[in-house]
Amino acid sequence: MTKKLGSIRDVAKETGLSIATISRVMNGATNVSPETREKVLLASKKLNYLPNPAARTLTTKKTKIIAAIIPTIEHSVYAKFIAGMEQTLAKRGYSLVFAISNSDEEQEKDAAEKLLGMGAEAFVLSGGRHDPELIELLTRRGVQFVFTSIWAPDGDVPTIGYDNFALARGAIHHLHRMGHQDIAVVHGPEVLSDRTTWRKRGAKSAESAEIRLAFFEEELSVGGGKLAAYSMLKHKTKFTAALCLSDVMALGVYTAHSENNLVVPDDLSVMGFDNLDWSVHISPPLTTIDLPARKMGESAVTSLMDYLEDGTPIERKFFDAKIIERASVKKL
Amino acid sequence: MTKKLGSIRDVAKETGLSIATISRVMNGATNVSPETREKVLLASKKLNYLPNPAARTLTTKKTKIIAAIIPTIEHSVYAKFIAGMEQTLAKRGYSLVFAISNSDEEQEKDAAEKLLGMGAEAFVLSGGRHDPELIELLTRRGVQFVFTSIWAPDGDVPTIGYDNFALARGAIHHLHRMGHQDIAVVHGPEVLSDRTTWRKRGAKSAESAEIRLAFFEEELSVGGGKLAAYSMLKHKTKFTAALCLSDVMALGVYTAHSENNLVVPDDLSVMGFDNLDWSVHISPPLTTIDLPARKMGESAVTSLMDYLEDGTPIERKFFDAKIIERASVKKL
DNA sequence: AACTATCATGTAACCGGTTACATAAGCGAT
DNA sequence: ATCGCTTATGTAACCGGTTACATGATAGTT
Repeated sequence: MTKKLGSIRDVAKETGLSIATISRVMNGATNVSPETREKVLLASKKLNYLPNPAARTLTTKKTKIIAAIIPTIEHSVYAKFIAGMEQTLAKRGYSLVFAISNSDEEQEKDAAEKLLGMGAEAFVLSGGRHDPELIELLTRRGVQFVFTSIWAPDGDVPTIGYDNFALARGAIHHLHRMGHQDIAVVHGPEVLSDRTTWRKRGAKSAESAEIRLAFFEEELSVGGGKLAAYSMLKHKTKFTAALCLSDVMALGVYTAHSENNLVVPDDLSVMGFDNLDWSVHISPPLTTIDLPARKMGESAVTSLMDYLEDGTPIERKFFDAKIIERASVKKL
Repeated sequence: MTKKLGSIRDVAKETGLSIATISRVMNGATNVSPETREKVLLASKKLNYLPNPAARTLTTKKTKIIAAIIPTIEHSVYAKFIAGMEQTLAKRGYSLVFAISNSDEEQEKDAAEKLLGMGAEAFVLSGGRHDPELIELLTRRGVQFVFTSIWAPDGDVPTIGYDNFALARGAIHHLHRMGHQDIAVVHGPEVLSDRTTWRKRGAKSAESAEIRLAFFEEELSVGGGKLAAYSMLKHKTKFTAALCLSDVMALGVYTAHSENNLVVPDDLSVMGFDNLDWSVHISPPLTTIDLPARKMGESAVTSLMDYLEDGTPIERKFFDAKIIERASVKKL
């Protein structure tokens, strides 16, 4: 089925011009006479000619491919992140290739090798914890990369993200301002992501005589949130609020409560993290933290493209994330 | 920052071998002595050598890149679909590049041109409605492609998907078996996708003296579902069930009802379409249709890889999708 | 009329691999 | 000892572009 495509030399023969001129036309060089341009374009159509990207890359050394490795795509925060990257890249003629690491450093490294072998010119990585071999590989090859979804004021690699520590700390303070003192913190496994680690630490940093926390770890899913809620209900402390470090788990807490005829927020205030699409539509609407995932994606790839084109150094970037107050948190 | 990378000739010089031998080692050819192989591998490490993908592609004419164009990624059905494709491709050393079309034929065509210019060897398209120029472009260049998420028994292009018509028809029949006769069908805009068209037609085909339908079109979102529910409530007919052609809209119907102190399924039975993750966790759990998006993705790219490697012709594939009965539909 | 700047186009080297074909060495069979 | 086969390696052409440099034509300047 694959048909033979015309090459630049075919077009040159057809038009009686040299390949250099054809190349000029295809690249929109200005010093080509209008008639010549016309003739070349016509012949190109006729011969079904499109410049071969591999040949072009071979000399220019530019692939215009940027790679992203993400832990999972089945979480709308990442979906937004990817959408932001893809659309920003597309506007400037770049393409996104990506791979899913399943939060596994080994898989991430393998994926990076494959993407590098495809010609990726720069990488967007998630979080700040990676196989040292991966970092070394990218550094050795001189491939620029950034860490996203996290914020670190220093370190060799630029981070483009939000401050998980401060956000979680802020969330606890928010609950405290609403009158809560015994707060359950529901979260997923730390091994999967250093974002979780930072969020936990941030929450922990807010502990005081007036603010007492207990941590419940379960799988990062609705089911996991449900399990955590059951543990919470059995706990000796009567919690008045739960901070879920992901909306998905908050939904599980809702479910567990409705299964037990308990009412959010009367029996328990619930706060989430992520502001997923549906969080405003469940009942009661979930108080949560809106993460600027799309913007973060846009920003990460814009920095990388600027770097690739002009060598603009990549700056660390910090995005603010706002608490969205809704009905799931009750003022005591 | 980009460092000069070693080329195959550098490695040849370093080892005193010819470039042909280096190439053989890099490609795992068998007829190389173990000592030579060792020496080459060592020198490669030392010189920081990795074969240049563009140069390789230039001669082999294989990029191992498969492209997918999807309407949106911010819908977990597509996220699953993409995840299925990516992971299946990765296992065989292929990569996925993709673009988002926003359900716009123009954008889809532009994206395809870009992806083609990147070296995509085959395409996965969503649905069966596309710019004729796009189809012509792919055909002219001899690039294989498939349509997904739909099912058509004939036509030139293989479809890999499920039968939206039959599924919607089956859903209506299911509701009828549960005793419902006045059914509202809630759906998104048809212009965005021919899946919607097929689903609407399938529902329509089930109409009879005993089964009376009314269609409510709104934006494909939770908010849209809510609006549709409000229209439904104002409608002269008292509907006992709503079939939402997407779970997302079903959630909107739930919200509208709880805002009006109406109870699902007592006041209205609700059925969805897609079986999104959270559909089992909302209350009441949503009866819906489970779409095999991940499998579909796996299957589509497997067919394409087989075609690219052995010329295996691509067969149309049909996936069954099951109704998942949960508490949101009440037997009358 | 001679000189020069400008513009359109051509020439040819080069990018970094793969691979068909050639060659040489080693070994067993006759 | 000779022949033929196998195996490891080398030679060189080729893939399809880009681009520095060369060339020739045209127009403007004095």
